[in-house]
Amino acid sequence: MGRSPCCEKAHTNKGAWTKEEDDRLIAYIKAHGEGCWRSLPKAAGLLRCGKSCRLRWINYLRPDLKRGNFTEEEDELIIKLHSLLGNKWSLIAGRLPGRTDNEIKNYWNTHIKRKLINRGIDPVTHRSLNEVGSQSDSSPVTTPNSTTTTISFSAPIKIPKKEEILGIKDEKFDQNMREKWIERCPDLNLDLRISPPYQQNNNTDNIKTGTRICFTCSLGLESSQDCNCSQNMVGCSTTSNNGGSICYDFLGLRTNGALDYRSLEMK
DNA sequence: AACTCGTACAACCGCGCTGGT
DNA sequence: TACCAGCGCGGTTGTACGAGT
Repeated sequence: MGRSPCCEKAHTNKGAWTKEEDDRLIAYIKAHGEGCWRSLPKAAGLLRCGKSCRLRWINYLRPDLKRGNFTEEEDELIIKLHSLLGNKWSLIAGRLPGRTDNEIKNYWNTHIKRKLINRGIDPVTHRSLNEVGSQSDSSPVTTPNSTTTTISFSAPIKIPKKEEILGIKDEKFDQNMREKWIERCPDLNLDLRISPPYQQNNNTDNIKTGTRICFTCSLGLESSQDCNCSQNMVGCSTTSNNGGSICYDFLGLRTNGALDYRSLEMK
């Protein structure tokens, strides 16, 4: 038995919305607010499916929508967010005030994909097109202070062996890890870099005490109007060892694209 | 002027998740 | 615990429109 349809399709309009339908929907939502989309069409006198009403409102009629072209800043933000989140359009849209997931998805498919290809970047993996196919390992990257491992969900991955991690050979451990890895890592198109807690100055204390992180600054957009840093918010450009404002590189976007996954908060 | 093709974007569809019972 | 309704998301399709021939 299949899922019952969301509405009586025989008695609903489809296709482009008319001005009158828009007006009815706007008037109804202004009077009663959003919610209960299933019953909304009938209550508003619309011959539309509830899902269709919701989509029309969210993607087109909402008063807080920012219409018009995407700015260069928005382009770059979308690219950065996509490299972290993959096709999670609603999450990306959540970081772009006034933009909808549908709008961003369309814009990605029509503009940004091509833009990245022109730059020689693969829009799926965000790696150089020259690298794609040749670089598929997840070799640990060692810095003077830490070791990080890049995990690619979108390309063939090399599952680390116990020997490589701890210097101890253990075939059973390796097989077990392979199974868990495959089970836990669906094809999400996320390039996550797992590393020890990001250590810079006193920011572990900041995390403990609940200090907020400025997402805008973390994306390197501290000059943006969306930046609303205050003194107790980390993320700004000033770095200090003696109690001044502290730079916490949220998502690690400013440096090398490394992601401290513990800081990635989903809505 | 008529036709074809490519592009942009609005809208639809199906599925998964979540909360209520 | 199982089931169901409703919602939200991501992928896909449909269509309007402009450019090129």
